Amino acid sequence: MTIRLLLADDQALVRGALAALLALEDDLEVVAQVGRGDEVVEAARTSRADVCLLDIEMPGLDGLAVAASLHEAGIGCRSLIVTTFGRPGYLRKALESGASGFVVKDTPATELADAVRRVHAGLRVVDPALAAESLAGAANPLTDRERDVLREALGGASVSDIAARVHLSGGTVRNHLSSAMGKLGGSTRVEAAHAAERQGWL
Amino acid sequence: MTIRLLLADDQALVRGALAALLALEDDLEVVAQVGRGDEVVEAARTSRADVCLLDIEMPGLDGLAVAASLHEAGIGCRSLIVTTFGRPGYLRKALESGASGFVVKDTPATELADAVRRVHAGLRVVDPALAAESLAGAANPLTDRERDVLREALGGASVSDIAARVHLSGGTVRNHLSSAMGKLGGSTRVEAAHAAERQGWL
DNA sequence: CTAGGCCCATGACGGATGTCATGGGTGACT
DNA sequence: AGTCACCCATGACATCCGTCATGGGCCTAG
Repeated sequence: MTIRLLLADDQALVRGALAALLALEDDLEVVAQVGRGDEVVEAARTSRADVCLLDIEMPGLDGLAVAASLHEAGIGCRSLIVTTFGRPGYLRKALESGASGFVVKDTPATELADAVRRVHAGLRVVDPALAAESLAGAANPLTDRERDVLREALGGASVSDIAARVHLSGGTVRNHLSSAMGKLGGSTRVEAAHAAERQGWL
Repeated sequence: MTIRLLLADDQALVRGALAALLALEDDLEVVAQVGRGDEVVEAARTSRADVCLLDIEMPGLDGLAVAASLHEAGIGCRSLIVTTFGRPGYLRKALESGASGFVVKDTPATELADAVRRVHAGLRVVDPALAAESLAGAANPLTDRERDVLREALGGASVSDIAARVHLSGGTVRNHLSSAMGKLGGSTRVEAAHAAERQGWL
């Protein structure tokens, strides 16, 4: 009895390489590969996958959102997040979304197969260092609007640009930004926005 | 007679996966793996590698810089850049650094082995789409100082912060920024900095 | 030698930005 | 009913930022 896997990663090379890596294990079988987040649920259903390996950054749909969709879909398919960025906030969001595991891409290759098996067995798999960081770090202190304006501020847009995109007055945008900067401890919108992103709070 | 390969990528999982993928080919053999740029030349020498697969973003030393070092070292080791970002400027810099190939990480996995063989045979391997973009796009129009200040501006630092880090007067920093913004077509230092980064000009 | 490009710096000006005080509206919880 | 947090908005103020003009020093190409 083999474990049926689905791989979701936007980089075809990484996807293929992971497939090759996992195919070395006798009890694992890659039954589907997709490069977009919005194709995962469909593919998981038709391929009857047991475990989905999900990258976070994908076109179409966020890996974390995919995990939530899979959870809701009610297929018996568990999800394991495999991502580049070990942002504390991502872990929290992943587990809230119903993901069963969270692995960073710089963990040794030999541990991946074990992680997959543990997830399939119904256990939770979490990067220990990241878990500690996540417990230590506080929860997201930002309000919805603060997140909105910070997201727009990331690219260096001016206040009026942001205001136009969020349909707010310029003054209101500056208030939200100022408030966010107070919480995040930066002296510039962009600094604050980057700080928020590093925490996975965007 | 097999082709001896060295893999350099900071993400252990990707490194291992690529190793598994390439090990499927009979004529290829992975003889070394490193996770830092500054360990490549040493490892290439002792392992007598024929071809190095280099990621660009690595701690210690830039993949492009590694390619240059390998070229200068005079070992018979060619380098193939394997990277996430298809910035036009990266291709140019890679070829100037003496790299023999440039592959983006979202090319199909099946093509990687061929790329390696072509590089080993002394041929140049370039992503066609990227080559076209690189030919169309102009060369880096930024001066040294403009690059310096833009690099610092990326994170959203204030003018005085940048001035302190680059050991310049605040006014001079603003002049360089203004000049760069004129060339890059943004209305904010951060916009301009991001534009420059997208082109691989930083 | 001269022209041109890059570098550094200063001063000035208008507009953008960050901060603060203030006020009104909503919904949640006690 | 009252409190509190969040939302939106406005006005005012000091500072920061982007732009422009100007000038001097350095180097290279003509």
